[in-house]
Amino acid sequence: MTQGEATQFRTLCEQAGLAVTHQRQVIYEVLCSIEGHPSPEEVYARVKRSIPSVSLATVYKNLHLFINSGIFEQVSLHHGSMRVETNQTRHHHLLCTSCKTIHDIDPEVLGLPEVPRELPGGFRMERLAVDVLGICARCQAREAAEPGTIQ
Amino acid sequence: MTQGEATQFRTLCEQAGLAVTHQRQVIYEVLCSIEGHPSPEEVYARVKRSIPSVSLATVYKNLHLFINSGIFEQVSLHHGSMRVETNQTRHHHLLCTSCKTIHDIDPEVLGLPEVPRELPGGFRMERLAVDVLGICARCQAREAAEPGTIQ
DNA sequence: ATGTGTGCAAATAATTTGCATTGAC
DNA sequence: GTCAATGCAAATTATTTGCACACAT
Repeated sequence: MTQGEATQFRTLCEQAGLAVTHQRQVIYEVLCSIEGHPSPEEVYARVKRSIPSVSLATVYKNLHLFINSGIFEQVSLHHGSMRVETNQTRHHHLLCTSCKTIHDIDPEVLGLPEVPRELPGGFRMERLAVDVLGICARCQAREAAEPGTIQ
Repeated sequence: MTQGEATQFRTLCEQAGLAVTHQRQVIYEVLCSIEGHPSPEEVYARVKRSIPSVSLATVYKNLHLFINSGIFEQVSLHHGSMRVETNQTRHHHLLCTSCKTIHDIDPEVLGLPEVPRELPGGFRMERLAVDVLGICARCQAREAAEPGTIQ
C-alpha cells in the first residue's frame, strides 16, 4: 500500500469511527487490489497470505463494517436466503437499504429505454433487472424522528 | 386452484419434462398466490398447511426445478455467499445465467437515462443497480457446440 | 486505562445430499 | 414395471456469536 493509500485509509476509518488496526488495513488493501466480486472466503484467503493468524470471523466483521460505513458496497443486497419472484408481470424493484424491504415498481415509472439485445463482447441479453437502492418513506420518517438509526 | 390453473400447471410440467405430483402442484399454487418475494422457508410453511408431511428438501428441489425451467425467477441471482463490489467506479453488471459469472459494464453502453431522485411513494433513490441477465459469449459458443447443456 | 478489535470455538442459518420408499406415467 | 419424486436425516456451506485476550487511542 502506498503512503497515499494508507493516509486515505486512515481518513476513512476516522470518518467511520473505526480504529486503524493492521488486520483492517490489510483487508482494505486486499479489497482495493482484488479484481471482480470476491466472497468473504476469497478475501480471507488473500489476507491470510499477509497475516496467517487472521480469522474468518474478523474478515466477516470488517466486511460488514466497511459496507455499513459505505466504504464498500455489496454486489447485490443479500437477504440471507433465496427469494422467489412471484409477480409474473414485468417490473423492477425498490430496495430500502435501511429496512431491506423490496417493493415492486412499474418499469414505466423509471422511464428506462430499450436496451440492445446484443451487447459488446457478444453477450446476449435476455432480461434487465433494475434495483433502485435508497431509503423508503417509512425509514426516512424514522430517521427524521430518531437521527442516527439508519445503518 | 381453478381448473384453468391446473391445466396450465400440467402444460408447464409437460414442457419442462416434470411429473405432475401433488406436492409440486401445491408448491406452484402457493407461489402463484403468495404476495411479495418469499424465501424457501416461507413457501414451506404455506405448503405445510395443505400437506403437513411435506419436507423442506422437497420445497428446495422444486423451487430449483421451477427456476431452472423458467417457470419462476429468483429476485436476484444468488451466489451462495455475499460478494463485495471492489470496482469503485460507477458501473453495472452483465450476469450470465448459465455460468453465473459477473462482468462489469460501463453505464454508457446501456445508455440509461437519469432516473428521478424522488420516486412515487416517497422513496428516495440513492443508487441504481442494473443487472443485465443473459448468456455470455462463451456459453453461447458452448451451447452451439453441445446443445442442451445450458440450464 | 479504556474500550474496541481479534481469534477461537461453538452456535445458528441456509442449503444440499444420500438413500430407502412412494407414486406418476 | 420403470424411473423420477419424496421424506428423512445427515452433511455441507455460510454466517454469526460469546468470550478471553491483545492492541489502538
